[in-house]
Amino acid sequence: MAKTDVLSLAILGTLAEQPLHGYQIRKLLGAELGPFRALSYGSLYPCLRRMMAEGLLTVEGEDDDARGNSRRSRIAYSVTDAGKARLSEELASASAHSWDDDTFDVRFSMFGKTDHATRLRILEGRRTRLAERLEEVSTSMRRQRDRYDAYTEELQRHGLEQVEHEVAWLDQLIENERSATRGKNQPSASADNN
Amino acid sequence: MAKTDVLSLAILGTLAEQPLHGYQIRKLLGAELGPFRALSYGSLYPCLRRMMAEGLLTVEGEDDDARGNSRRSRIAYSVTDAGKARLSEELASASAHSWDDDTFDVRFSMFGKTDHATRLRILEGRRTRLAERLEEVSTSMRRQRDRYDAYTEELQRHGLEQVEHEVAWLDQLIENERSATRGKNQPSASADNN
DNA sequence: TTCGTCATGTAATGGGTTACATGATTAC
DNA sequence: GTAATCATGTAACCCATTACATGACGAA
Repeated sequence: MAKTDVLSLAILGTLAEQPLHGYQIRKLLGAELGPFRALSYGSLYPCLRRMMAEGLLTVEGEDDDARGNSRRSRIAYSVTDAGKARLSEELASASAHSWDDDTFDVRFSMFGKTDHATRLRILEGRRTRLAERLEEVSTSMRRQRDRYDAYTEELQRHGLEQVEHEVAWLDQLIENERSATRGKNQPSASADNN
Repeated sequence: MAKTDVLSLAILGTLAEQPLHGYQIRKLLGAELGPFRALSYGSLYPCLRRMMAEGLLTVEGEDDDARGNSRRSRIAYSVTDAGKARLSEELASASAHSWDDDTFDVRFSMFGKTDHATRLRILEGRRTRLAERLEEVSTSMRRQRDRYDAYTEELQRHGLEQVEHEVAWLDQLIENERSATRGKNQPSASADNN
């Protein structure tokens, strides 16, 4: 039931570390997924509400954090047990749309909160998806050769290249993850300077 | 007035070549920008209507195209003079949001319909925009070092890499475009096999 | 005759951004 | 004191997808 949307997932992940205010969540998420995707209050606050209603979050009592700040009408949210359960459940599950860009990014950024097997599964799922896309696009390009002008083709070529680049990245990550099997289950996303 | 949205722009470009039905437009655009961005009828047909109302498009009489097809309730749209004017106007103009991904892609795919100067301006605008983004993100990453775990940092690193890759691509295109100044104003988007 | 594709369209729905409204607190 | 930032929230709006409704044509 209740398909958790990407935003909820991201919030769950951010709050897993420590309780935060809506304002802080926004800043963190904005920086995390980059100025790539900002996030408006118009979607954030309503989402927090929904999650409260679902029992995934609670508001903390307004305890200070010793930095000598005073308290206003600020609300620190934290994840309930139900929320934690939902998070791991959602990370582990691999539904059809799980490999879309946004979803993958959010999941990936939470790798530190999962186990080796889940990480591997997510990486491989994404890799498969991209490989499919690659296949589709290049077949389509071959089929439609000369139906587009040089610039459009160049654009397609570049798009393909970007996807290929991501596939290579994933391969590297998968290899790292695999070789870590014998070692520890620790985050080892260094990958030199490839 | 009337800020032309990306979809209208894309339609204008597609129809510049030849008159097409809504159905065909969708197929072409879907293949052009890839299965990356499909396009639903729910947005296409209303948009065609709007464009008709604005006088940018007309419907052709149902002449056959000699492939022996019969005619149903199919509507072939083509661009009016006003539409053509709008297209070049819009290609030439460089408003603030012109360098967003979608907009750039659409503009780029229409390079064959513009002149050298416009192409160069669009490429350089996009390059500048990406360079800014690059700068922002890497500063933000340096500033926030250790505020994110290894995986999140890896994700950011990869994002950065993708943008860098696109910048390199643009540089190549700009160079090609520049060196073509002495030659002809022809599309020369070959770029070997970089 | 039935299935796939061509072909057009609308209504419901969903999700998000923008703009607005409000106010406390901190740094200068 | 005043500007910037912290902080929360709502309402209006925009725009796109999804699902639906309809139907002709070509090929198996």
